[in-house]
Amino acid sequence: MALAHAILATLMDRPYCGYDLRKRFEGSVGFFWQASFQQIYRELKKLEEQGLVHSEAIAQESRPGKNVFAVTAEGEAFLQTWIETPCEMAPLRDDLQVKMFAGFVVPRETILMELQHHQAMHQERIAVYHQIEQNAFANPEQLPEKDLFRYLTLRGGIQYEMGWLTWCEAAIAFLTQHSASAIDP
Amino acid sequence: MALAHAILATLMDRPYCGYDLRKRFEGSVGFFWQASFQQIYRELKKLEEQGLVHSEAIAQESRPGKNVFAVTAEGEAFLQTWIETPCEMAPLRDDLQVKMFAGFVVPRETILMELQHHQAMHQERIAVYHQIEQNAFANPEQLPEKDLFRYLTLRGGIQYEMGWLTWCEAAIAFLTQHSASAIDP
DNA sequence: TGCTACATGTAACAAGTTACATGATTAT
DNA sequence: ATAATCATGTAACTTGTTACATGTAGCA
Repeated sequence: MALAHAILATLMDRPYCGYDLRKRFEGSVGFFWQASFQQIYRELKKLEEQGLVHSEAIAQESRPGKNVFAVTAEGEAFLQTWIETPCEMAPLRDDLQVKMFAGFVVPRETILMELQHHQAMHQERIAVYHQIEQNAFANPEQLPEKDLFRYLTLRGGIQYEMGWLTWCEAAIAFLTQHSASAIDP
Repeated sequence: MALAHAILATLMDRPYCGYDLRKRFEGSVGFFWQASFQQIYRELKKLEEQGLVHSEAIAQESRPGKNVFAVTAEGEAFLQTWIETPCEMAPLRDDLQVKMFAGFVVPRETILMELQHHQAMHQERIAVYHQIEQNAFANPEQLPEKDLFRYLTLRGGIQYEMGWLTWCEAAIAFLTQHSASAIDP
């Protein structure tokens, strides 16, 4: 259900056509809610049927025309109601945790390599986030209302990644220190 | 695809019937991969068709009979191959992050309450994890091979929750300190 | 009497993924 | 030439969720 809300939240910024929306779901919004453009087009159609967004066809010279979507008053109310309704923690579904759980069925070296791989990916992601932080939120104390929430969202992404990175480092250290007892084939 | 792997990983411990499998997916396994029993039954059927698990009907007195599933040699090889294949970071899809992103459309108090709600939920979850840690992994240095991976999986859950908790606390502090500039209706 | 636990499923629907399809413009 | 960008979609499939359906045993 929350893809609808993620789209509405993005359209609260300003109207977007499907193509541009999808680009936001690759970048900023996509860091905490990813969606393919097929999903976005499908959802936009549904949101329009429900009267939560409204589209306007805009013809362009030397480019395909676009349908630009904007949130209606009903859409904004719908979004507000959803935000006001308490929600549960996002459920976790993590391949790497499944791998770790069954780690005893492969040589330890295999798990160690995968941990190092993920450690590197999380480091890279954190670097990207820090870059954005420096560029857009250098002075978090003096941010206008809207940007303040964007800043906190970004901080959420950073803390999330830090959690995984800390774990990767600790798990690598642990498996390395206890490798004497490893029985590799 | 990874539900299949999560089931195989669980069945590597010992054979389970669908009902008991589902219980594991409520508790331990469910902390990093949840699945409803409808999903589990459906997937078990498919895994059996593919020859990755094998079931045995066991009649019981004064209880319904059960189908107990065990991993086949092909199933174990399949699981090993999957673990050896590097995977991407798990994609994030988090309602609370969407709410934060669009936080400016509701009074600040609304967001603060939701943050406190999530803070409490993460604290509770961490308490549960710490309890398991003390009960089952009091001496991580001297764990047998298999339990060692279970311990690291649990540590992953703890770090993950810590990441979110740290963020909740920081975001609450930030919004509280900067509430002077809030424009509540 | 009604609730929980045991045990397994079907059906319908919603959400997410992968592949296919079209067609113009602009940059290399 | 050909690749990338802009712009929108359909079709088929897999996953995940919700609701319905059935029946026994044991407990309060």
